[in-house]
Amino acid sequence: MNIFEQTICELTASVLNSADESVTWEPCVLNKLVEQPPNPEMGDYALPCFSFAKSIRRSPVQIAKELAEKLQSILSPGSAVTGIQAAGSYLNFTVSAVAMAEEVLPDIFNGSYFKEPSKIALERVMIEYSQPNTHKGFHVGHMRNVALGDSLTRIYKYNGYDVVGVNYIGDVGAHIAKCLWYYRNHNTETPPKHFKGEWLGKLYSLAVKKLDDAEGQEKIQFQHEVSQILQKIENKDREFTEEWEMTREWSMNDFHEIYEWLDINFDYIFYESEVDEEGRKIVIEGEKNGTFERSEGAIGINLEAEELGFFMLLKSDGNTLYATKDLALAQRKFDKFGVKRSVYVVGSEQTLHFKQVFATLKRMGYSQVEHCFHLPYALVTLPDGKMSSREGNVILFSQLRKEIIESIQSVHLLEHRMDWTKQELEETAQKIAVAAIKYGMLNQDSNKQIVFSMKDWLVSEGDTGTYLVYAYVRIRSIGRQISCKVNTDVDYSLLTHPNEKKLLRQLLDFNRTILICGEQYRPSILARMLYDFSKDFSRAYNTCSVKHAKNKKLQAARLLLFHCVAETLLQGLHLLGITPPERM
RNA sequence: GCACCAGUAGCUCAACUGGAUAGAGCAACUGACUUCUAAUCAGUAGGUUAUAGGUUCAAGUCCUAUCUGGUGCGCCA
Repeated sequence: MNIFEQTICELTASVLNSADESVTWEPCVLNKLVEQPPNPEMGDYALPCFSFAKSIRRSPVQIAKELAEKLQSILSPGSAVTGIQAAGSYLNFTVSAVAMAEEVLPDIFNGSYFKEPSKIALERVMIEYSQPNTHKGFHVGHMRNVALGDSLTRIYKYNGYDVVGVNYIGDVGAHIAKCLWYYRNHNTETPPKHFKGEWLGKLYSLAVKKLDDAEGQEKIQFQHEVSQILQKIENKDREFTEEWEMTREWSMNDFHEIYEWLDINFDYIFYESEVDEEGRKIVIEGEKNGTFERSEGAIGINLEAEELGFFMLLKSDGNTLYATKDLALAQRKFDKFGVKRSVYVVGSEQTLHFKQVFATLKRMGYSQVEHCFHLPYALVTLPDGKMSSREGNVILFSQLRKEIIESIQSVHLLEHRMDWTKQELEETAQKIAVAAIKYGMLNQDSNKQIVFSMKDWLVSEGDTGTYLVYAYVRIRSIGRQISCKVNTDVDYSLLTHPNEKKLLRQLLDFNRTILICGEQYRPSILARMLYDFSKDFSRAYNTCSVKHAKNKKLQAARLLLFHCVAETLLQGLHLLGITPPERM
């Protein structure tokens, strides 16, 4: 509740309570009803009167009218609330722009506004995301996960949580055996110098193809060879372990390079290979004490009571499954990291799996499971269907990155190539590309499918990440051209333009929006808000010139406002994982 | 077959979780560059919110059924 909502709710509550003593309205209850009118001319805050109708026993329209009259009569002349009007069943309040400006601009200028949410120290939250498999290419579908998880991590940190952002690398399993089988027996190429992991991904899909295409005796032979490799890796055969470690490193190098380019930092990295044994022990122990049961040679848990069927935990050959490892991983998160809340950013195709994992953990006695949350997101698909590393029909992340960079450089940065350093040109292209990619992944709700088409990602107009960083750059450019320094000793009453007021309102609501984003696990709300904010700025930029302001006083006030817009935009972009360039 | 997710302008998406006249971007059309960098702005046009019922002061939003697309459903991850 900000100062204006507080005033509105307290005033209204006092009038309501004096009119009818049978019911007491608390200001905080009223605050939950407060909305924003559909257009700014109607007012800044709206209070629907439907819920008062029951106790007052009059129509909402009548109540709104009466409340408006009474409120107007008790309004003090110097109040921040300058207007109260009834409009149908709504009560609309207008707040003066000066009061808004005085409330928010100084705090943004000195930076305290952005530290406000983190003042309350909240519980430890672990956010697990990315989870790429080694020996497979990192494709654009993986990017959606990374953008979501990273943004969520930043939002939770901003909101005051003790966040541990973690990665969980899939470095064991049959896909690796297949890849190494092909690498040893059929590969003729020498590994490239760069993107060796991507190259392994190519070998993997070739391996799958070769295995699928083989027939008769040859097929049996191939399958035997692959399973032998899998066994040798599991038995820690020295020769194969070395090869596994070497190729795993190739993939990890690829991943690290991508994360660095994207400015993604994990606090901790788990590997499937390190929870493999732990998982097996948990399951075997669980079977002994009766939590789990043996069925058709395998071990699992009957979750019929939860309507989740039978959940397999260990294969009949004694080998571990994804589920096996997830149990061990969860145990580590709870026991070693003391996690109170645990978020899994994983594709929606695994919704059932996580319901089963959580139900199993609950049966094992982990009460923390109440605070485990699977954040699902829909797939990034190709126009002709699902992307699959197995089949090799993927758009690699490196390809998207390359094409976006080339597009930015050739279409827009060409004009600067004579007067900017090579380094600035490259860094600028990189920052814009990151903005375009991350914003593109975050600006729509995570449960909506994205059909990937390269040409859509090369667009730099309209509702794009480029638009947001462009807005930021415009403001910074103003600052460079005005000789006076930004300061808060300005006449706030000069910011009277509707476009200026819209910006003030955005600034006022910024922290609350981020709080909602976190609690709802939806960075898309932030992305959308920042787009609207940038749009409001662009309008103000075209109507409220700083350079050509009528006088120095107005110039100073606008300079402060736009400076605060830039600072807020910077914070918001940062929470999406985006760092804008200073010029472009 | 069962379960989950989605269906809103020609296309891609919003709609503060049940509230006022359903909003943006792209594409189309009209207008604004000796500029605070046009990667922008102003405007026009575009809708029976998949369909049919229901719940209530109020439904794109909740309930039921149907249709369409996607994703899962015991030895993959």
